[in-house]
Amino acid sequence: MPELPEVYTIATDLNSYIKDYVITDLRIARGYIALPDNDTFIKEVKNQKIEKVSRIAKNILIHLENKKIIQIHLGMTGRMLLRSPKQQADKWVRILFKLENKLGTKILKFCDMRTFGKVVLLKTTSTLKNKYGPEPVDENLNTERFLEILKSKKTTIKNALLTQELISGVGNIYATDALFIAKIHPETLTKNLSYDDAINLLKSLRKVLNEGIKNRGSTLSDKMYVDIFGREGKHQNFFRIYSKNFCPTCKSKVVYKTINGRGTYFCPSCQKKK
DNA sequence: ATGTTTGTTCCGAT
DNA sequence: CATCGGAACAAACA
Repeated sequence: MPELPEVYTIATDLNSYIKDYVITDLRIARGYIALPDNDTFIKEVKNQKIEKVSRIAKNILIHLENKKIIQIHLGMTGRMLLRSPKQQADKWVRILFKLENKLGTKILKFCDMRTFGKVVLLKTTSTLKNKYGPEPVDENLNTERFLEILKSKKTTIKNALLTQELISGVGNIYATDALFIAKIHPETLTKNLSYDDAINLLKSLRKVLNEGIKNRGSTLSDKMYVDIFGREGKHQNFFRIYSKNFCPTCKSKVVYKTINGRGTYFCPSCQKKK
């Protein structure tokens, strides 16, 4: 489910609400495998204090006092839920963490319906840092570099935006809306992008991602994304063209088409292919 | 029943 | 050997 705004919301809230708690116990659901393996994971995580929670691309990183890091990728249907000790049964719980400090006890649940997500114990974040391209929200990313990265692959702009090794944090929804705002056809080959296209697209990406953050993410009709308190996001109320039938600008019928395996909405009138 | 779904990885073709 | 596109992973819903 989660793209940069959703993961940002979860990681930021976790940092505020579970920092300085100690993971006094943890349970891994039958059949679920944390990496590198469950025994190692439990041994290294148990009784560790949480120093902070951060984020790289779509990964949540829980930093422990022993300098190990829990990497959590939510895949399509992952959730992190922070509950009180005696609260409701949640669906698809894969790992349950018991957190304690002077203030009391909390339960943190990693849930994942389709299990495309993963939980990995890392020694360092360096491999992760090197794997991803810059995020559009990174102020150090300039138009020249952005365009150069996009043109380094022979593919469509839609596909390039979803390739995390090139540009990270962007997923299908925000890519779709950013291309609409920038008036770029999603099947435009990156080699055909102009400098002006790059200016508009980078600006549009920053706009939709920052709006998404401000609105605490997007929750679709399946309600799969919720924040750590189980609350829905609000950005779905501000989608430009994703899931729409008619263009908000010119009222044309929106085209829905699978591009590089992902459902894509675009306005054939406002987004001409080059 | 068939076609969808916020993501990533890996395999086969070129 | 490098690159790219698409299948596969799995579960729920319309």
